[in-house]
Amino acid sequence: MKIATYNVNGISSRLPVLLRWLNETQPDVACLQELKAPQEKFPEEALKEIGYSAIWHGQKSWNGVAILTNGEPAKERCRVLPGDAEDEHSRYIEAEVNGLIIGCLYLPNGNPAPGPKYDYKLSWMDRFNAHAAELIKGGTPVILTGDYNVIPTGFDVYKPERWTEDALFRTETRESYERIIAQGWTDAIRKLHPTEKIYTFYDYFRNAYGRDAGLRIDHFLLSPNIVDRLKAAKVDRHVRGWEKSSDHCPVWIEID
DNA sequence: ATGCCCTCTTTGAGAGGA
Repeated sequence: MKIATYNVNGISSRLPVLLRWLNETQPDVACLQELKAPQEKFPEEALKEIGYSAIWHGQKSWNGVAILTNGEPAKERCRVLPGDAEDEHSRYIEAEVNGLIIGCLYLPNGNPAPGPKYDYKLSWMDRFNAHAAELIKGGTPVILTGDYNVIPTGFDVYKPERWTEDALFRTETRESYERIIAQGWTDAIRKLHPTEKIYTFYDYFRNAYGRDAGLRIDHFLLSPNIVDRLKAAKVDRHVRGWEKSSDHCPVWIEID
């Protein structure tokens, strides 16, 4: 089973690229982030025409997440991250697919840091940590994937010294991410490619893609009981070079 | 240090992204 994640940066503007990528790579499941569209503007029919069902949680202007499946719709478990009834951002949707729990997340950016946006990021991460711990306890195999907006190590960014004060790379951000990992989660890309330079995001500025000046911020975390089934983990880097591309690359894994 | 580019929106210039 092939499971992908793709921060589309606006599903309306991205629809041609999204359809081309789905047709060419045929993931069984695709988790999308940054729909930037209200619930009723989601292109359900266009996706259905190429064989994909969807569950999604839209929001006007910002955020928005979806889980696409090739065939039957995913069985939704929740569409908000538990832990804060006041939080209105559409940043998390979770479903059961083929006996797996799949969580699709768009973790807050958090810049500028420090400040209220950074505080929101850290509190969101605390809630995410708590939810991840519950999922591991539940015993069902889990995949948590999406745009984490976290650069895990200096090896995951083209020039780490430029990013030390950025919300994606600050010490507190990395420490919070490390606390999730310490629960027993496995970073699928690094498990299979421990020493390879791999990026999933390239800024639109300064020809970042052409210079390979990227960040690795889109991740797959696997619960302990599914790690042995991991067969492949890759970035569709070339998609970033397409006309009208998102600033993120699709990333995918293959599970037995 | 800042803008760069791209997306969204009360279609303007501003906010947000990372």
